[in-house]
Amino acid sequence: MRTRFAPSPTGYLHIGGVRTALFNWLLARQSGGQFVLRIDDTDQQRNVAEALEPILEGFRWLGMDWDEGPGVEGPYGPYYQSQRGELYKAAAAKLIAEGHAYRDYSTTEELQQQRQEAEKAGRTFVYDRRWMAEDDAAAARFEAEGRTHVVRLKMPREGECVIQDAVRGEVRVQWASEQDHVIQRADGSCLYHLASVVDDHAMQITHVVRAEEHLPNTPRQVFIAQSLGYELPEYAHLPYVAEPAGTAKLSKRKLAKYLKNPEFAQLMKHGQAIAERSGMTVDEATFNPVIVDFYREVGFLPDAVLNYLLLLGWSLDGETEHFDRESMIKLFSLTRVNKAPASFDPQKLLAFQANWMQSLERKRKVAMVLPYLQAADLVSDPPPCDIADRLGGIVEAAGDRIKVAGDILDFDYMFLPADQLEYEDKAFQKRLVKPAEAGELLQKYSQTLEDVQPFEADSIEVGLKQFCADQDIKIGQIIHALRVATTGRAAGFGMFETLQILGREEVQTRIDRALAQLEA
RNA sequence: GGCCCCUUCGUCUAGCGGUUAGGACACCGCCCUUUCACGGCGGCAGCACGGGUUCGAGUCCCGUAGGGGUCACCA
Repeated sequence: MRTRFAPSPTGYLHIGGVRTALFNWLLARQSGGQFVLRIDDTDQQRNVAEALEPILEGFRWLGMDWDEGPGVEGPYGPYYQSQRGELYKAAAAKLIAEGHAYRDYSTTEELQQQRQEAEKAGRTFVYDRRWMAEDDAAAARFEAEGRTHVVRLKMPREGECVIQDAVRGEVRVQWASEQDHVIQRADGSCLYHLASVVDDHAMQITHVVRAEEHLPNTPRQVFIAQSLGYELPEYAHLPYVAEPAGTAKLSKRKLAKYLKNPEFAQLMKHGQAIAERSGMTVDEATFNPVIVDFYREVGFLPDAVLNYLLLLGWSLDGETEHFDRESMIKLFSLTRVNKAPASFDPQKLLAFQANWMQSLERKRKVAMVLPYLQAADLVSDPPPCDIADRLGGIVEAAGDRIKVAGDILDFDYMFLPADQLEYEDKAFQKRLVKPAEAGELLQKYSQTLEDVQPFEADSIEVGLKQFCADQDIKIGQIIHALRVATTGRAAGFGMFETLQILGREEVQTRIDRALAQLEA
């Protein structure tokens, strides 16, 4: 089984495209076949390399490796359509020679006029082939008038095209409803549909798995393939990924609209907050949840993104939700792909991410999180030698509060020097200012810290409880004040773990500073 | 507008003639708890509509409605 994904170099990798690529990749991997990346740049003139790089980078990040294509090449290269022009021209010439295509000398204006007339009269436009040249004599005659030609398919005008589609079953289209599509421009360059069919054949693609917007294009491709004597590939037209809370196709262009959706906006804000706090420079044009770069930059796990995308339009049994690479390769099948579009749900994606993050081993989490701290200047680069232990403790204590790696910045207060700690206003008022005894309690408690041996969560807890018993107070009367004093926040992970990680001295420093602040 | 595709909780989906229509996310309660999360338990909520076929239809057929895709010398 040989499958392909054929991106055009646009400078970004769309999340819907990833889903299509994923299905292709899975098919190739499970069958032991090849996954081919072919670059559709027949229309692009400049900076292909530059516009392609983010796409390849996306694939690398997701771990979807390609067997043939840019960088790896392979036996059916080149893999850039811009370099395969001669193949297409030869195919066009063959189609003409065998009467499946013709040179057409009409002008765009003439055709447009005919189209309009037809529309006015309420009938569907059928080109009368007035300027069709089927032999050189006719061609010479038209050329004498100073006309130039394109090459058009001589499409059948009766009968029907029956497409066997792996997800849709049989799709029937009347040939008569098809136009004589152009396959070669006046300048000799060839168009996508010809190129695509020629390449799929030349590259021995066995399964054409693509988004459903290509379904209406399929009859003309079938015609080309059959006229050229090719064996047809298996077709599978996937439903597209729809916009959040909507049914229209997800598009990069409609970002402003999606931002009106609260869940989408929340994901976007989440990402922006991370970008801002880390001081990372992000590309505004691509930093949004429609494009994969976003997920890499804020610290999603590729496995989580893939797992979510897999279930967007495919299911195993309606129960199983968790798929790692191995199991998705093993269990994926086109027969269980849905027909209806599935809308992109930011919350569910985040839920998958949270899930995958929970089961990630500590070491890997530490590694993921470190670059964000360094970008934010909270940890030096290279990091101090005790960083693994310290970060390990924090990551462990934070647990599932770190949903994406960038969330580590929620705990920036663990890294800040005491004098840079900022107190949340509301929390400071509620927990330190308002309860009259808070300051005094903290002061007394701080003194007992000397006796906590060792300075670890368990013994700290014992110490604090003893303190409460001695003072005849409930733990709630001091612990909130203690949290605000040492972290500046109303909420965070376990208090005792927090204190342990900060260390005795730092805790005392922070308490002193909070008390000073309270005086002022 | 022509052609084509699609239609089960708000969302992702299971279901392939007989089910109390199942699961997940989200949401709402309760429990756990030093906060915030996590977790546990429970709840809300769906077969677009109308005709057939059948003893019996979410499931099969035909319409209707709605949604969407596509109609380039773009890919």
